[in-house]
Amino acid sequence: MPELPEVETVRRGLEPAMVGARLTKVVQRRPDLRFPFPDRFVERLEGQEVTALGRRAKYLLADLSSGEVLIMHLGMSGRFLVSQSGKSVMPGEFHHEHGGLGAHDHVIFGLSNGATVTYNDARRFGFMDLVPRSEIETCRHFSGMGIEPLGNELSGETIARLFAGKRTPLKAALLDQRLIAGLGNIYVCEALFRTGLHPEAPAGSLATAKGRPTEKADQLAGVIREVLAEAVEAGGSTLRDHAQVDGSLGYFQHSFRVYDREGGACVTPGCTGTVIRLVQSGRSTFYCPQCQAAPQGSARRRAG
DNA sequence: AGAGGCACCTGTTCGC
DNA sequence: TGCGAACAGGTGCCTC
Repeated sequence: MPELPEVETVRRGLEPAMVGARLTKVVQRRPDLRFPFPDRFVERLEGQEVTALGRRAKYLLADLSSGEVLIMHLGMSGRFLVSQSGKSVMPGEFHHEHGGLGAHDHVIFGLSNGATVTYNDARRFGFMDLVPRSEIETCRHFSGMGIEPLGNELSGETIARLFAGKRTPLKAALLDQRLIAGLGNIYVCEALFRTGLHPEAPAGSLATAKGRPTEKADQLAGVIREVLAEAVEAGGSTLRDHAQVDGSLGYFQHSFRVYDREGGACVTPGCTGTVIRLVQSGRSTFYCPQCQAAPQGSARRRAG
């Protein structure tokens, strides 16, 4: 469930349960998720107080009183559930009826305030790591990571600088976490639609020959902020799983204009277009061929 | 450099 | 109803 808005939704849900509480009991039920857990994972966590819970791109960062940071990534199917006194607030969801554990409950945090936080991840593409706070910026997860799309750095100016000269498709450039970190398949499709940009247009077309932002680059920066902010406000998008830590659903999926709407009518007033699905680097892209004009680049010239 | 493909996993949905 | 194929919110590593 994890693009930036879903991770931020999880962060906001976990914050009141975890910050200021001590990890009294940690259960690690397998040696690895996508990667092995770090050495002595449980020992390094138990007894520590969680002093802050932050987010960088799609990563959750729990600061510990030991000076280490617990880094958590949800992969494709990672979910957190908060329950009180060991009882799930959603019996039978992914906890069993008798308060037992589900098949994919991989890590359980027992907290000094009585809350239990369970990490569940069917596909195990998520992972956790422990890194000293002083090494966060340079650690393997964050060195080379792109700008934060809800931060001050995102602007038409920055987009032009990052994309200038690139012939890679806009869709791929926006998904590249080394440039802008936090966007995924859904919000890239939605942002391109709202900006009226074709997903196959070359990324470099958002910069002028002098490297200045085009009008579309400025628009795109605003639209990215807007769509992410709206999604966070809506509690994220719920596709296959709950989005929130109390088991409730996000509802931004009802606001999708193109994502997963192949064959549907374009929502732009007056537009007679139909949403198209195409595959770019192995992933579905949804767009309206009428609102998102075909690129003028060489690829299309060749094809046409 | 950068673009595509596959790999990592399990679960769900769709078509025959 | 069953069964295989395709697909899914991410990313890392390998080719060419």
